Amino acid sequence: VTETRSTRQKDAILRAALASADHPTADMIFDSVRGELPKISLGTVYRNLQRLVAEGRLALAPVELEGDSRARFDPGTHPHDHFVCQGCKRIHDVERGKSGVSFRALERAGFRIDSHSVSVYGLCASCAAEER
Amino acid sequence: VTETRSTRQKDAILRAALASADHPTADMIFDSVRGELPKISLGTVYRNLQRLVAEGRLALAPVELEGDSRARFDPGTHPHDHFVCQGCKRIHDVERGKSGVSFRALERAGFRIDSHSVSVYGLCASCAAEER
DNA sequence: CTTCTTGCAAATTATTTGCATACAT
DNA sequence: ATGTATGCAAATAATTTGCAAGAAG
Repeated sequence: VTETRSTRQKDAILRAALASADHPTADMIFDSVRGELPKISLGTVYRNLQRLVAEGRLALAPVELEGDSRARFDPGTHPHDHFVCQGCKRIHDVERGKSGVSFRALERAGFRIDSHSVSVYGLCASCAAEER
Repeated sequence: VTETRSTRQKDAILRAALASADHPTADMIFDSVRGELPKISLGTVYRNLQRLVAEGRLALAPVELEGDSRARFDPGTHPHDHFVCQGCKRIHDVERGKSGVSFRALERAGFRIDSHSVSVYGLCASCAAEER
């Protein structure tokens, strides 16, 4: 995790990502940073977002809004889950208890759950066997 | 769910998707169908995959392989989850029991679990309230 | 000073679309 | 016959990259 250099652009991008209530896309961050740095380019935003993710300061939100394939950046880097509202298209963070996500708690909070999906990451049996 | 017309191309695409052990991308399906229909175009593959998903004959797998943002198509249209192997990059289907995914069962089967994420879809409290 | 980063523009990648022709019903 | 689907090529969208000039350590 070798840190990259700190620049005005990189700092502003991280601040914008942390400040956004939502889970912004690269171009949303581009727009919100242009006020402060009018000459910043979209390429710089993409490069710094990549670096910030590599450095563990931001995460990529593993969600896909239907018909919108842009990457979403997430200020929360601890393990947590997501609720995607199909009405307002907002992505809400969902904290995890000892026994995982509480669907009951979501419903009690007024969220209407239509479906969910779980993605598990790791090594399958044959790849785990090869790992010495 | 209004059915679209059946064509040689559409049928071959569905057959290829159902036959693939994996969760193929559009261009993988394109390649596997070219043997049978050498003149088929990639546009036709994309159009038919869209139709097949709309008709409920295929699903979009809600997974993202790091550094590969291509859409993955899934022959299984019932609710199920996914295991993404970070070694061989294969996506395995994970069936769901009464109480959700069994992480224990995965581990017993030799899968090494590094992380997981849950995405919940529905309406948030304020959107649910608006729904009359 | 030296190396990393920026801005700009051009390049890539994944996917979509317009249009004339071919095929399914 | 009629309307929808196809193949082809060009268009779009999201993201990446090469390079000369500028800023960071």
